[in-house]
Amino acid sequence: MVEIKLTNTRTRRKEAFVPIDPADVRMYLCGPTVYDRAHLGNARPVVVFDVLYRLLRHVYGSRHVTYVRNFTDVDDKINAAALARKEAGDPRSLEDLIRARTEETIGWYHADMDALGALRPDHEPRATDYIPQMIDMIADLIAKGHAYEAAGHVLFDVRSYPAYGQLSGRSVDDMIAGARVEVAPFKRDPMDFVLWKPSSGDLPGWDSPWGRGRPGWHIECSAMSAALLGESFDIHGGGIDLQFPHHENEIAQSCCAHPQADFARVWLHNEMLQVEGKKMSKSLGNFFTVRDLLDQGISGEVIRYVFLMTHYRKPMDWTAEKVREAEATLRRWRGIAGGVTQSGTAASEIVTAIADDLNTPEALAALHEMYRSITRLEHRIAYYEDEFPSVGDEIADFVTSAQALGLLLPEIGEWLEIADEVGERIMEIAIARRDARQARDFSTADRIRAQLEAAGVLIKDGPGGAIAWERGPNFDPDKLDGIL
RNA sequence: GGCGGGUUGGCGGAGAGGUUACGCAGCGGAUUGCAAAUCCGUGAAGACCGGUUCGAUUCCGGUACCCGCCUCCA
Repeated sequence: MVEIKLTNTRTRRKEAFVPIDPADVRMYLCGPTVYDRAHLGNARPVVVFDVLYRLLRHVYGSRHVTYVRNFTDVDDKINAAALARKEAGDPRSLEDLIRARTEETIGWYHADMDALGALRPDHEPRATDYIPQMIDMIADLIAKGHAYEAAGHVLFDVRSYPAYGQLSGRSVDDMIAGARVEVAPFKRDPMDFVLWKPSSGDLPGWDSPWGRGRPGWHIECSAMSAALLGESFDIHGGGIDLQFPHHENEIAQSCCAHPQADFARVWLHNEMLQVEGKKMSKSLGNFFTVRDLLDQGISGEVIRYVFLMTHYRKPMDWTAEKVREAEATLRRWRGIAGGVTQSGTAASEIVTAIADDLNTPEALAALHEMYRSITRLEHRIAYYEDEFPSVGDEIADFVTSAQALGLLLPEIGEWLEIADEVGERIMEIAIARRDARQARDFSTADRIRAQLEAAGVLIKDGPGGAIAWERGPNFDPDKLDGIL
């Protein structure tokens, strides 16, 4: 069996991964707060974890992996978005507006992450469906002396958990020293955080032993992971910015509520995304969503490839140059993968690279080498004809290897596809051009080539009058009319 | 102030204490009516200063610079 190694934030080391139960490997990823379109930074952990999910399924079997990614649908930003609509004159109730907003955002999220070729998790729990579990957990924490009620809030008592700060490598005293937080007067310690807070009448709320209110930010993940994966599970991840306070607080809650359990054994954090060397932010004007890129004609597969070019634990810079490179590479790859339908075997170099702490750049390098060995063979076959065997098996293995990274999947290939009917039409034109070339009527041949290019079809002449073409960046089938 | 990460060839980006990463771009060649595509070949590196070592870009220490988190944030 392939040995998987992962860098565990908790121990700060790369460790061999040993599942609690190989028959049910369990992982949890902190998902989005559903108040708006997913921005590009939201997509990075989704792609990283998709690669991990595919790897685990490959190694342990697809029925032996459980992947949970939550939707946070209770949050002040959601309330604000709904309130803004109400103030803009929307007649619906605030509850309806919130529901509509979260439903809509989840739909967007699914569409955008599907476009990146990310598999849907096995469970996508919504926070609002787990309020009773959160209330139970909070009550349990109070009973165990780790939380207290004050001024209508319930707060976690960080001093009651000596290991607090271990994940992020900081002590409570250090944090207080450098803190820029406003300290609520009812807190016993400045670092105590909210488990439950009161809701006024115009905000969403649920009845609880502490009055009508809503959960704090961190408790949902503790409650949902316990409900769906158990008190101990294998992998928990998210962006490095979640390391503190979110994950630190999750650990405190879960480990105090379930002192006999491990909670998450391995913590994985991806580094942040930059855009042209700078942090993506609205104020710098370099902020954009996944949908913005898709609408610009950058396919989800290209976006995925750009992500995979950088190891997940390094900051990743999104640049136009990388997009160009990724697109050119995928065009070539899809160019040879086209007609192959047989299934292959993922190359061991690829699986080994991914298993080595998700080393996707190395996996891509191995794919480049596979590609080159195939084109080299194809070249020889084309020139010397039957002296070499078919490369069908090699291509099938290449495609299967790429699919281990979530690339070259049929469902994200539409950006290069051409409808059969249109393909026949192009073939007709290309044959006419070949005939003109063979008659040495180069002005006609060049005219046809230029017109095809204008329609976004790139002609690639092969030896001996072989015909090949590719769908270019500005493909427009309407412009094919009247070429002949 | 506290915690953490980074600095590799023109660009992107990995691994490994001693042997070509890989990709893009460039250059030379093949092929081609001409392009494109494709194929073959090829130069180029590891912030700075010390230390360990037969040997370090790779390990250790320091310096400089950059970045992230500490506040909603993937």
